[in-house]
Amino acid sequence: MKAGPDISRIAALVGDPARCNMLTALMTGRALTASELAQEAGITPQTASSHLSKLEAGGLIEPEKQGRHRYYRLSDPDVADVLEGLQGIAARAGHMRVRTGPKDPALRRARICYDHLAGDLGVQMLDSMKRQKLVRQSKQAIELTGEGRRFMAEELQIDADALTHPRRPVCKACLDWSERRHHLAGTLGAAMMDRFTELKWAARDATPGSRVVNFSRNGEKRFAALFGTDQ
Amino acid sequence: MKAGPDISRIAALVGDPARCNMLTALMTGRALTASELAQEAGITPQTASSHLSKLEAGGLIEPEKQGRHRYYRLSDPDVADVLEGLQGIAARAGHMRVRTGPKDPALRRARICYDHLAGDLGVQMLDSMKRQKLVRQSKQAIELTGEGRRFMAEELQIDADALTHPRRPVCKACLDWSERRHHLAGTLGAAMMDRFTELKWAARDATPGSRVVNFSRNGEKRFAALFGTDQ
DNA sequence: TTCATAGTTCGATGATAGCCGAAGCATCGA
DNA sequence: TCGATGCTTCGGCTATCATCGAACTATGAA
Repeated sequence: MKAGPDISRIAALVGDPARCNMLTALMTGRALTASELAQEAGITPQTASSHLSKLEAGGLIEPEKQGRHRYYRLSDPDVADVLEGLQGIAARAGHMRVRTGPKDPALRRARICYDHLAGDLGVQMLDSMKRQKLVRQSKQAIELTGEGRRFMAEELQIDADALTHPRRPVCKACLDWSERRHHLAGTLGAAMMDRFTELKWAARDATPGSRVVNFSRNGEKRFAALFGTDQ
Repeated sequence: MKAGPDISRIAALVGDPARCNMLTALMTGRALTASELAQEAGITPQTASSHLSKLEAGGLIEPEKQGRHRYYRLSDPDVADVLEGLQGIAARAGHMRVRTGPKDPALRRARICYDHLAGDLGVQMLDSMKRQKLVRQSKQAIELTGEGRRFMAEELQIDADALTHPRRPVCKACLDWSERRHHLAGTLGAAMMDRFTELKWAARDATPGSRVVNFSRNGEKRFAALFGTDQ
């Protein structure tokens, strides 16, 4: 029987409808939690967990632990390429399948992640801070630079020395829900979000349970001045 | 459950080890018969038949009927591309699988297909004949031109008019086993092979059951003069 | 015609694997 | 410290599907 379980094993992983739904949901590049993927595939969390470990063992997806969540993303662009190729063949052979549309745009723009800023603006902020050399990042570890301390004191009246906490880091990279990149968590991330609120640059949406963050017109301008894409 | 049987269905086809073995065997571009594919996959012909119809229904392979044989080939280069992509992922994730080596090179070079010449030289001969406008081909139908009739009479002492047969065409395109292209069958193909033998340009290998055709040094030269790649 | 070979169809069998309920960890928030 | 939430593990059920033996069709050879 030739012992040939290699490429077929990978293909079999994609061959299950539930797993395939998960993979196509990940094709946008976003990282999704196990529960979200379960819902996407229309199965219970138990079943999803089993599928996800198989996909991980097969090297198709990679996990990133984030508190009590577990984010999964495609492990490599090549995986997305193969999936697209399969879609091409499937489209030629049969009927096209339309994927689910984009989620609530306000959520993607700016929202609360625990106690800090996430979404498009959150990612943009961390990017800008790295460009301005306010922080140094290596993997998940982020460190405030001397320049960064000055910046926080002068621009946002935040005393970096007061941010140390027994069980929580000052800076932490947090995987973004809507983007596939990181935003800033930790006590600094929380303090900055607090300051934005105090300065009335931004406010959490009034709707109970909503995680949306609304920026005022002035707040948006000030925010862009500090962390705009051209900074 | 979302009703999503599209890309996963294609992937599931590749996901079965037996089918996967067949597909990888076809990745060389060669077309293979159902029995050969069964042997390649290590399964019985019944099982292979079932698999082949599924692969065909999925649009991954295409059949070409050839007498009592049924040749299968990959339906599109895209299919080979996806398979290669899967191999890449599989290679990264686990252990590489080494495929079976190339078959007997003498068989690929020149052999008997029923009663006419096949293999590299057979394909080359038909190509050359088309280039020299000795025959006209449209799909599987091949027709000898006036020029072709003269050529056969002068160069090979073959009377085309004597080749008509109640149940067999004079010219026929026959799918080559080792190449993926056609060579010349029909009564003309048989007559030409007979003439090559009579002229001692070529002879069937002495080994019983062997389909190899050996060309003499002189025969190879004369053959090349008539049907060489530069003709 | 008759026999042999290539391929298919049918039916029964058996193993794989997806699925969920229940229970168990781990982390967060108060 | 306690409850809530996200996720995993375990056990049993069920459906799917690959597999092969047997019988059938079609083509080629004698």
